[in-house]
Amino acid sequence: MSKDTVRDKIVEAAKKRFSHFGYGKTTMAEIATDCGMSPGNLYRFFPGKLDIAEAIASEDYEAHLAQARKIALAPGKDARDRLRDLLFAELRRTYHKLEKDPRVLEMATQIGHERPQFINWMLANERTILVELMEEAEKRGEMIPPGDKEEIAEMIQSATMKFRYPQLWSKLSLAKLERELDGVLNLMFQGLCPHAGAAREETRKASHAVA
Amino acid sequence: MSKDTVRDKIVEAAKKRFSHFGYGKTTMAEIATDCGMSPGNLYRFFPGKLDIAEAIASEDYEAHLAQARKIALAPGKDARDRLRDLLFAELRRTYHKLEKDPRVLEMATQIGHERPQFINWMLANERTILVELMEEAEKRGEMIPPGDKEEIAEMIQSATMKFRYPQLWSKLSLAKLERELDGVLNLMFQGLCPHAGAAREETRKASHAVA
DNA sequence: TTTGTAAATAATCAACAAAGTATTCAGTCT
DNA sequence: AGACTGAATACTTTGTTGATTATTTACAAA
Repeated sequence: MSKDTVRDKIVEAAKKRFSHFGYGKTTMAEIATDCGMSPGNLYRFFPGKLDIAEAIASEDYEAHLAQARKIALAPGKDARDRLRDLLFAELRRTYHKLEKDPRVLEMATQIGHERPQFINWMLANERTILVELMEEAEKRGEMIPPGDKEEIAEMIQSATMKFRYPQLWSKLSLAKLERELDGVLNLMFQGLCPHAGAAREETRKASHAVA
Repeated sequence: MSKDTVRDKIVEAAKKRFSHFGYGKTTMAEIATDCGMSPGNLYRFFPGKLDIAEAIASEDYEAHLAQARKIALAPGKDARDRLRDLLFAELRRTYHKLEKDPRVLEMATQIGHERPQFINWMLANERTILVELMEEAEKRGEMIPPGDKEEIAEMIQSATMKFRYPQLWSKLSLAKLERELDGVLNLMFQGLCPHAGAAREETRKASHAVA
């Protein structure tokens, strides 16, 4: 995985320290000695400490993105189910990641606070996937909503904001969050649009069981 | 307005101080002398300082609730428009209230942080209004979504969470927030639910694929 | 008994010094 | 020149102290 370059060695060392002792409790000096170099040299590869954390986070995030894209384009499911699977996967992933250890949460809040641009980058990536999902649906001849796809993706993100960084504002259990996300999706699919009717209910349950 | 009881005198004095100097910068002693009494006596009427702030907030909030209810039940508009008006009114109200002076924001964050129950009370009140809106729609013979109304109200709140305490997490302009709220409402009303006829056909395809 | 006081307590805050740490840079080594 | 060092700098955190201030309580007045 690691390309054996100096930069990667730094990232690896930092990853170990951060996950062991937390972001705040590891010093640049420690990372440096772990790499057999002086603190100053780290700055030839990263502008600052937080950028090392960002590199770790984005490395992890890229892997997640690939998986998310797979879910969004999965064959054998209609757009509705793919969207549902995608959002559920993201909810579960972040929930478990932040639940497991407070060290990850510490890094996440740190980055979220000082690097809003990083968050925006992640959101933009996810919007891209949503757009791809819709384009794929179009290609397959499925029904898709009218209008600018990029904008629709933005609105989907707005409506599901609550489920994207769960424990950063709500302290709800995963079960409760899943129930709510399910409800919000139903709202978007059929809830306030009475004509579509009760026929959907059955398929929703079926696809959910599979996911 | 004030019922001229001691309790109300305290609230009035505190309101002046808080809005003048902020919550943090006014002391219980000051409020007490403004009322011509000793600090200790305040505690015969309120459990603590924050409870005075809560009293002020809830007094203000009750007025807002009445207005919100009027919007939710306004004659001459269908349920869709009433819901839109309601959510826009809440967005604008809180936005302007928090934008205007940092002292209100200070109190809001303070209460929100230490008294989650108060926030829950407000959310519950708003859900009640949403339910009333739907019941009114039913009474008028308008189309309303199927299912438990209380639950639907909860889901509407989930989907519009982002717009309820705007500047507590997003730092978006009011214009942007309004644009997004509009988009989310469109999503819920029609966006991901193409025509009824098409929806039926899509259902057929989906169940085929899943099986 | 009810309404209040004011002194006592405890919790929080502000100021400031002391450490500790991120970041920089002048200079060394290859 | 390019890679790196380690001491110097500047920023941030931590710890401490004294003051402020919220809250309690023992007592007094009506």
